[in-house]
Amino acid sequence: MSEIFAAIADPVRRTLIARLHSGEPLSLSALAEGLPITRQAVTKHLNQLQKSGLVRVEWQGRLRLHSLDARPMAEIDAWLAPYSAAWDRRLARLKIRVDGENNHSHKKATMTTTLETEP
Amino acid sequence: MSEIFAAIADPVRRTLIARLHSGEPLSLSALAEGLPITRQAVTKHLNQLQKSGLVRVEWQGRLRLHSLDARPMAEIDAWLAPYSAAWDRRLARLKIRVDGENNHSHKKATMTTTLETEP
DNA sequence: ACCTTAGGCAACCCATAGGTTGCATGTCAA
DNA sequence: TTGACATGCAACCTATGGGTTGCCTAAGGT
Repeated sequence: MSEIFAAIADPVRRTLIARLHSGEPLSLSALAEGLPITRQAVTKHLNQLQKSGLVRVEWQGRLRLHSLDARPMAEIDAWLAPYSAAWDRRLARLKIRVDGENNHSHKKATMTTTLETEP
Repeated sequence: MSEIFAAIADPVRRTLIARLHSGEPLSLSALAEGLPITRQAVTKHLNQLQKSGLVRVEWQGRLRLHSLDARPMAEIDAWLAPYSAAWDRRLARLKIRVDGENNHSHKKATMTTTLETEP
């Protein structure tokens, strides 16, 4: 389902996701550390994340290790897409070039994305 | 704040947003039509959308006209960005090319996005 | 063998999100 | 002017989300 939208709606869960990103699997206590809520509450959040597919759980001894699988976020990304011209100025310009009013011919336009390492 | 995440978390609100997209401003009754909930409930949803900045309201006689301003969604888009390599295969490949292991030199890589009219 | 640490489970609490019903008000059209 | 339509407002209901406390079990380290 699209419980994915609800999954990222909570600020605690978003920080959990952030902690899981970039890094090795984290245990429950590791994840709960520093948060202003109890370990049990964190468990509930992690269970929700697991149900939504964003978190995979794997046991190692008495450690419950959590790792992030961001792929379900694709659904949100896809949902945003139709609206994205509203804030992505490059995409907006591209769109204007494509569905300009004056002619009805088939048109294409391209833009380029560059990724580079930190200096 | 980022009540924007909560704003799009509800399925009813997402359909309201979809109806407001592509089109003229819609009145409350127009928006409520067909939905399985009362007009009053729809009002509450629209008020939340307004508070989050996604919907602008303007009166015309006895009509409360609503229009979409998708720009606040940029916050969600920005939040997704760090994770997007997980589902965007093109971006993932690009990332691999940029931070490959063998050399630590400064690197750039580009990809192209094409937009075209429907055939 | 013992204590400490990691975690599960269940009961409970409270605020609020999402919904309803009922009624009042203003505007438009005939 | 009268009736129909568009909306607001307030009270109320209920489920549930997010949190807690308390206790229990299983691994590990020493």
